[in-house]
Amino acid sequence: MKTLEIETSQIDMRDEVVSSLLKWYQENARTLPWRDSPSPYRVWISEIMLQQTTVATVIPYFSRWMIDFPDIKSVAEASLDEILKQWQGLGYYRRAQNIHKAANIMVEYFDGEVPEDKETLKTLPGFGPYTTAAVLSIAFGQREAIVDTNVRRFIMRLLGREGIADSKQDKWIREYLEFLMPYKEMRSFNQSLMEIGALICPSKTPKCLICPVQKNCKAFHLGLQDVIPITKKKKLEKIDAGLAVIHDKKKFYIQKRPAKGLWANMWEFPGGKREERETLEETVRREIKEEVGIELSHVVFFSKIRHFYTHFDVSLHVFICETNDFIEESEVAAWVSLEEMKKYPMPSANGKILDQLREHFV
DNA sequence: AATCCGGGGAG
DNA sequence: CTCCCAGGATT
Repeated sequence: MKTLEIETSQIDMRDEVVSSLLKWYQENARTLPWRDSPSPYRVWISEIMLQQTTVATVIPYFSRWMIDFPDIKSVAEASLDEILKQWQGLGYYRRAQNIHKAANIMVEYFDGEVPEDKETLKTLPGFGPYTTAAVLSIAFGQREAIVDTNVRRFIMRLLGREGIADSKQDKWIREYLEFLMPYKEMRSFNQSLMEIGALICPSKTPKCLICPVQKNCKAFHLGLQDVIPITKKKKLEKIDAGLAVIHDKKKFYIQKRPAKGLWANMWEFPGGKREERETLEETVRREIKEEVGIELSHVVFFSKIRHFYTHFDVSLHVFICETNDFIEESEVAAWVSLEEMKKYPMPSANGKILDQLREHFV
């Protein structure tokens, strides 16, 4: 795994990012039940409930829980059946059992309070790296880095780090957060990271245009916000491809594939697979130069199309392009209208593009 | 390092 | 339908 290198420019932007996040959070934080009087107990329960569970799902469970179990002592005194009944429908029921165990430990050894010491806290059932740091920072204001799925994705995009968003990334992310974190307002700062991940920088369709740290976001500047991070779950290999719809007024350039191999003798728009550290526009310009031998004068993003094959999950990033160079027609190269294109056999992913082009070029 | 553990909601 | 979500424990 790549190691983190703090560049000088990042030191300059640190204070700017931190203050932007805090200001944005102050103005945009959702009012959530656990943010009212955030006692260590309430923060703890909310963090456990929110593991792999959406905010909307948790809200009614949290409210009910706090009515029936207003403090740690009441949790410890309840039976496991009562605890599990409260948890019914939330899933991951080991979480409820861990709360029950931890509450009993807190009552027996810590005067019925949530321990404020990191080394102690992380030994309790259900307190992993994330939850431990979340409780210490949000409930006690300690300077502890939290890395959840929101923070992971947000930081990967902020620094333009490509890769799969899994826990293998956490080492360098924590290292970066150690650098980034302020020494004041840790309660708000850590929550701002998660909040911006949830509201502005979600996995799909990030709202870069209204993002408070847009000017400091490397992914945005490289146009890679839809590429970072790669998701893991699928066994399918994920491929990002840049594809050029080169047109001269209403004629479009397509080319024929070789007689052997994948999609033999089929026609398609030129383009290819994005290489590491390459923006999609760079992919298109490179591929067109390699395949067609010309330079593009205009390259404008048009649409993204996802297509599944047996072993690949391909995201086709389509660019509308123009060129001042001459492209000669041949047996394997043609300039055709959208209507004429119906006669050319094309892979099905290209068919989706045709539908969009027919809408665009009325 | 992989796998298991739930369920609801969005697209 | 698939993907995603304030992860942790176990193997």
